[in-house]
Amino acid sequence: MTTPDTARGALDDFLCFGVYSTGLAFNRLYKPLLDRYGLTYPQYLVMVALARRDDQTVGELGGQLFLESNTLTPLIKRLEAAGLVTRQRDITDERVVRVRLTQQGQSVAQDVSTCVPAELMEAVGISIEEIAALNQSLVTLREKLQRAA
Amino acid sequence: MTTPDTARGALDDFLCFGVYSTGLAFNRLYKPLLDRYGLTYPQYLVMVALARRDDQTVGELGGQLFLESNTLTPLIKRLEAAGLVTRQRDITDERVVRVRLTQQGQSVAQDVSTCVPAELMEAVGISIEEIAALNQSLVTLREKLQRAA
DNA sequence: TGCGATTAAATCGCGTGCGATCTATATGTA
DNA sequence: TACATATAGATCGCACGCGATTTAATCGCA
Repeated sequence: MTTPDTARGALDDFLCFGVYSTGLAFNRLYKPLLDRYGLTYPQYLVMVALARRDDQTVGELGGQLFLESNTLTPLIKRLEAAGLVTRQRDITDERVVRVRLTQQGQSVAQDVSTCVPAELMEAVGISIEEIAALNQSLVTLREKLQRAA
Repeated sequence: MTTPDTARGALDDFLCFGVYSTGLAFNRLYKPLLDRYGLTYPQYLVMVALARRDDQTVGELGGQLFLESNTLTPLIKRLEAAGLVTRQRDITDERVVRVRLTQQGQSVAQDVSTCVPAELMEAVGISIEEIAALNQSLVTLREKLQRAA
């Protein structure tokens, strides 16, 4: 009755693969929801970050998303092209680019901030407590991985 | 003493982001290790899968990695170009492509299968028990997400 | 004040992921 | 056998993620 190695789960003894494959599954779940707003998953994260605190620099957004400007700059330019944010050089420090939600962006950010989270996870079949515990373990793991790298 | 929203962790109340950002951290940890073999992380997964069971079809590999041929075909062609695998149409069903490790590929697969796993995680500061528990939670979550999608 | 060092963002190239489509082969049913 | 259907891979375009480099602005210190 042992499942053969070729079936689902052949790599499931690797924690890195658990994280990797669950990330794929999350993305596939979110995609149809975010498609309605024309957003990709990392774009959605930027919108949520700006909904919580508007007028952030590229570097500040990168600090929260763990991404560099080489990834964020083109991503934010796409949000700008979609009319959701504005990009503007800081007056006092011309090296810095400040990102702000447009009116339309605020509306979208509010929508996506509420459409996705706890209710969806409940529907998936996980309790708030399980979510919190698992997430806490992941954040702790992430910090250890960062420290090791 | 509450951490401001702009600091690290502003998105840390989302489980999806915990998975996403931990995936980034894992990739950054693995990259210098895999660079020595000229492998990317998903290429590494294919090599591990083939080390466990050689001579698999593209579809079988996709079933284990949760990827489709549109991702795997070019990836495997790069492994072939690197001399690590061979690609060959199945004689009895010409639609199927079988992937096999070359001699060099077997050597690399054996190396990477052992260089990365438990010891590294121990060095990161997590016990085998914690790894197993967290991984089990992730696999269960992944299955629920797949069912919901 | 001047000039090297630092910093923030942008640019470029490559390798994924993935939706959409295409090709080729195999299957099933009349 | 013949033809519609199904299946396995392959191809294409786009958006990340990231190493490496570049550009522009600021800082630091003599």
